[in-house]
Amino acid sequence: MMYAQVIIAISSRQLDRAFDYSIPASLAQQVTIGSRVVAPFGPSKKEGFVVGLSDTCELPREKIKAILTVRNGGPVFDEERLALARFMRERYRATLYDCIRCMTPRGIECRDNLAKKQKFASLNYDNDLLEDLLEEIPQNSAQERIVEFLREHESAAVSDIKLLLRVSASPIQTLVKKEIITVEEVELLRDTVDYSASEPAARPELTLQQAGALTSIELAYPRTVLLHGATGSGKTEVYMRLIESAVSQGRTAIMLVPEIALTPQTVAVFTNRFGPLVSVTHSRLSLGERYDQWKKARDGIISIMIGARSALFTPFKNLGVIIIDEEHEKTYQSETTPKYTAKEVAEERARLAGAQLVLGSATPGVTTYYEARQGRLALVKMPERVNKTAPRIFVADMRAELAGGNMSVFSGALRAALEQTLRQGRQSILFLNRRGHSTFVSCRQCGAVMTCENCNVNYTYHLQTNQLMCHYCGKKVKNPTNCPVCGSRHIKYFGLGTQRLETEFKKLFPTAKALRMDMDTTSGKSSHERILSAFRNAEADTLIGTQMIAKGLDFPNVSLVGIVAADLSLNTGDFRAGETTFQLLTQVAGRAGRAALAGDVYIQTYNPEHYSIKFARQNNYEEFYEHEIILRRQMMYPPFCDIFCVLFIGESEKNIIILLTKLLEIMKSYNRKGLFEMIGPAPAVVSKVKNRYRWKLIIKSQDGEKLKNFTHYCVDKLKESENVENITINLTFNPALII
DNA sequence: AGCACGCCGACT
DNA sequence: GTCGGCGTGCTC
Repeated sequence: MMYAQVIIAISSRQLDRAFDYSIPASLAQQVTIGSRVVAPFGPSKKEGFVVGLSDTCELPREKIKAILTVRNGGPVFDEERLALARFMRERYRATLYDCIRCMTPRGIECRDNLAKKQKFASLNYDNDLLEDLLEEIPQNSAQERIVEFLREHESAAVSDIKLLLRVSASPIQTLVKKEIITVEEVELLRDTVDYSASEPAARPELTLQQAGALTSIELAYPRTVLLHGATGSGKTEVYMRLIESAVSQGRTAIMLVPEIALTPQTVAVFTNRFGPLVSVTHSRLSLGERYDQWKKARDGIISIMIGARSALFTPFKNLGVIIIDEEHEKTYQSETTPKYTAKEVAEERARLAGAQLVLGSATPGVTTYYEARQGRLALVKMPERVNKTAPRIFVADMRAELAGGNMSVFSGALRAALEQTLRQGRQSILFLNRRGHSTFVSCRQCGAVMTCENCNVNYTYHLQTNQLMCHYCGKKVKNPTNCPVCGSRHIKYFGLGTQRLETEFKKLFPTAKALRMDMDTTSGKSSHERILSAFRNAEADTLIGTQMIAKGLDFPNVSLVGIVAADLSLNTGDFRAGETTFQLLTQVAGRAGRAALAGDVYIQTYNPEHYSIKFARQNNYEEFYEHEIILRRQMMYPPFCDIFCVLFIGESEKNIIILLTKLLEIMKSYNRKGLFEMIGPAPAVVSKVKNRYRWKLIIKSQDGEKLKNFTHYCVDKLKESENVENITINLTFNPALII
């Protein structure tokens, strides 16, 4: 008798262990590691995943029940990805089931018909036997045409036959009845890439720098490589050569890109080179489409997967290389359980598979760069741009502009540059980092700011509807004509939004055509892509937008980039604001002068002396890093410590503060050696969402593992002694964004 | 996660 | 005397 160890598909600490089931002889063939099975569990049936097989079982015979059924579709993970799930279970304190769910395509448990079926017809006989058969078919009939068609094509989709031959279902049915043809349902694996549109492109000759980087990367194996390549240095070509080399050895490759960079243009570069070996997954695909890409990978139909974070779990065998492009991006950290970091999981998957891991960025995260400097990562540099024309970067001091009487959002220099660019028939990008700094409405007389009562977030003014909207809960209210506090009529619109920037731009350049790209104009499914392609097709002179235009875009005709208010990202209250600003400015500046055109970049700021702005202007990452790392060391921030954020969310603000204070007391009592530093309790950056208050406690330590143990232990202690049913507890280790 | 078992208060 | 509260413990 064989037994299977099964993880029940319930996310619970108490069920986070395998249960043994006997395997009936009838299912013996189908039950393997990774099988999805249905088994009796307690009083009901539950779904589970097989994580082990054995021919003995320690349990008393009467306790053991038998697996009931095995789900169709084959195993959903192999030993290697099971090991990866086990690694994640330990590292992120999640249940094994939660980690297994990362390995399976979304929705697989609740919907078994993600697969799209298509009916295919084929002849039952070889050509030489057909002579006899044709007697059974009326001459010049639909049946005859169908048989003729199938003689030429062997097998064809029933829907195609109907369409091409203009026949109905009935002659097909008759042929099936006569047993001349067979119709069977075949699983259809949808494409997410238009392979027919790909144009095989010539492999460019590598620059010396690229060739050198490739060699260094190959020599660095098995160490993880940090590829620090300037914007325009040709990192993508290096990635493609790495992938090419893996594929030529019969191996597979995964490339992670930030979700925002998953544009058809990015993908086309890869499909042009690798054709149908490449597939893409992203969050905008339907569940079924994503399932199909997953299946194509598992069954060896494709060898290269490009996608966001979750593409890391692509069921490839024989993985040769994992690439994480723009490694500093915040999106590589999962916000939901298991709260994994793509870099860490990628490192483990690479280790398990014997694959190489390459992290690429023009502006590596300070922590990553520190690890490279310490020697844990191999550092490979590509400082030179391929076309050698770095953009010229100018800084406009907005204080001087104001003192000189310029009240406009455009400095004199940027205005002149815009004029010149328009005159030359070239394109400009105006970039406004608005995150957390929306156009707010305030009273000039008493200073009151219009704020959403439910979320403690100031309302954002929307010009089109003349409404105020809370960008957290979506609540909309009428734009007040009088101040609700003092009744004054002096309401003013403060701050700078993309809408206002667009209005100001149009006032200044009435004949110019501007496109705006932000959260408001990209709500539609493909609006994102539509705006970008319109700009690419020169339907507009100027693109005005937020974060989303900063990354990875490549417009050959853009020769001017304006960063309208660099200060917005400097004042976010996050200890990484300097890093984020440097990264942002560098990325945005990289949008200029991608092709033959030399590009100009204007950075407008009230704080031109700030090191992030100074070194971004000089395009000097090293100097920026040296400055930043000293600050981090002084302030005891990562990479010199790890941070745990404990967030309590509840309807009673008083209650969550009391509970957090109790947690703090517990932590103090267990912190005898002083290994941990507790900060708070303090309100979260967003202190109230949908009428629920959010307060946090920050714990810092130089020992990350001890910090995890300590925090979980203390939170468990609190749960034992206090009623925490009415609050939500959210634990995040090293949060990517300040909470 | 569910569900059963189990030991103490207010009720026909 | 019973009905029912949800605390504790088990599910192969």
